[in-house]
Amino acid sequence: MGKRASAELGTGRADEGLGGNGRDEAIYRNLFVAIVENHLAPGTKLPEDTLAETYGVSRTSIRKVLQRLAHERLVDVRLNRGASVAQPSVGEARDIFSARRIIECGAIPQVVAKATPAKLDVLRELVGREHAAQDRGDWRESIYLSGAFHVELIRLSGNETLTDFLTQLVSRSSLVIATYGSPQTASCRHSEHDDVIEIIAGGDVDGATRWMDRHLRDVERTVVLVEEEPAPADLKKILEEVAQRRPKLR
Amino acid sequence: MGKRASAELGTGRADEGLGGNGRDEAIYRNLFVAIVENHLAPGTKLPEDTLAETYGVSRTSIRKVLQRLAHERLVDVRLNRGASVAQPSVGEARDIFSARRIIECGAIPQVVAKATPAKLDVLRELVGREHAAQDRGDWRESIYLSGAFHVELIRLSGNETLTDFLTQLVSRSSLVIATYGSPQTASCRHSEHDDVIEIIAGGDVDGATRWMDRHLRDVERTVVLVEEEPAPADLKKILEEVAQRRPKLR
DNA sequence: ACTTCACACATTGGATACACTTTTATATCA
DNA sequence: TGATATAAAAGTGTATCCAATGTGTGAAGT
Repeated sequence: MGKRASAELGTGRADEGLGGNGRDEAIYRNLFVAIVENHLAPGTKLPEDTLAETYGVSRTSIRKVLQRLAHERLVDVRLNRGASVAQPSVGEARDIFSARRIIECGAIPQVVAKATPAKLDVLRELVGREHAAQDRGDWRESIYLSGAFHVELIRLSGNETLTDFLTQLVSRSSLVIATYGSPQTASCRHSEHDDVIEIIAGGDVDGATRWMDRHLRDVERTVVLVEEEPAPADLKKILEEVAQRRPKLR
Repeated sequence: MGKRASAELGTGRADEGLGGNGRDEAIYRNLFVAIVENHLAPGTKLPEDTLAETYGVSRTSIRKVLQRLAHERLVDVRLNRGASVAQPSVGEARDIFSARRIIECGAIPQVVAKATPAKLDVLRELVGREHAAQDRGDWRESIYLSGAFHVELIRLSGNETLTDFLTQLVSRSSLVIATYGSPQTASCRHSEHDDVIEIIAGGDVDGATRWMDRHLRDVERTVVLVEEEPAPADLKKILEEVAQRRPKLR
């Protein structure tokens, strides 16, 4: 496991101001990483008492953490049915990548304006760790660091609100990849991220924007979003139509 | 009070999938509107007991609602100190408007692509209600509807994720206006919103984008973001500096 | 043998109770 | 009078308890 001192996915401004003590935070973090790194597959049930005794706390604290994850759309919580790891629909997946293009491309001008050599070095170090993880075949760490790179890049814009949004989108992207993508093709191509750092260092706003747009479309292409959704809401209508066509079954 | 059947601020996709009972939802809604319409001033304490007996439920439910509002950054929750209506800092305010420009301008192409006469009529109806509220001097309703217009406009893009983000940004904008703006100048100029509908109806992507950018800068200009933050951390330093200049007061 | 109903089990939702922290009020002393 | 320490209060954090809901199994009836 690599160190994650400089850049932690999901440890943004979102922590402050919402009253979490250290223990809750640790539980949240643990679950967050487990979901984002795909140790817990989408759809996995998350029973409250199991988690409660796992972490040695009462269900009250667990419920708080689950609600937070639910609000970040990493888990689904249905009434009287408990929580499970979210399974983004195809439409949701498209929306997520579309939103990422808008936000990440839109923030590029400010990123370029505020980039300093020191900050770019932090990014380079992150890419270095990403490559190392990729070379050793640790695809979980690789995906995690790839996401962290995107978040840290936008963090350079200085806009914490936007960075929080992107953190959410990037985590959900991991779920999309886990649901619709093959693990191999999922992570960004080797040495992709290097390029954009130099483009930004050169102050080329348009170039960086174009790079980001193309890059995100490439990532989206690695997941298969062709199949249509089951559309559970239409189930009743469909069955009624079928009943119409075959009035008396027996 | 005007009807709000067609467009409700804060009633987006965010409700589904996070296990909200009807009663909780009503409480959330009530508090949400109270904050966004500025019936509760920024900084107002929100004690759990008070809210609990107000709505006739236990603190458990109240805490759930407060956590949700905290995650939407409409309330601040500090450890062992309870919740209070959020007071966006100047930096936060800038971030919010900057993020709005990126998201709302960035979504315009898809909005124009997906706009239909029927959907534009819904927007026109919303603007009509906004004007009515403005004419009768109901500035609370006016601000609310102005925000709803921006949200519904972006909803036309079909991107629910992005619409949820914008809903949050628009609600927080209301807090910014309540904190830093004068109520009169806060709402958009009369008949501003009419224009963009026609630009979109004409299919003019660039025009609509430019309109949105200018419009959001205008709105931002109606609030005063010049004063530096009180920075309570610097209080001690300030006092020490004063002490330096006037060593022995008595 | 298959369907249906009913009961038992498991799990979640909500309320109460208790422990701890922060804040305020009061009293004592300089 | 003013400041500080102590004690009471108000309020929050967590655990436990009970009720409500969903799920699964088994018995009874056709």
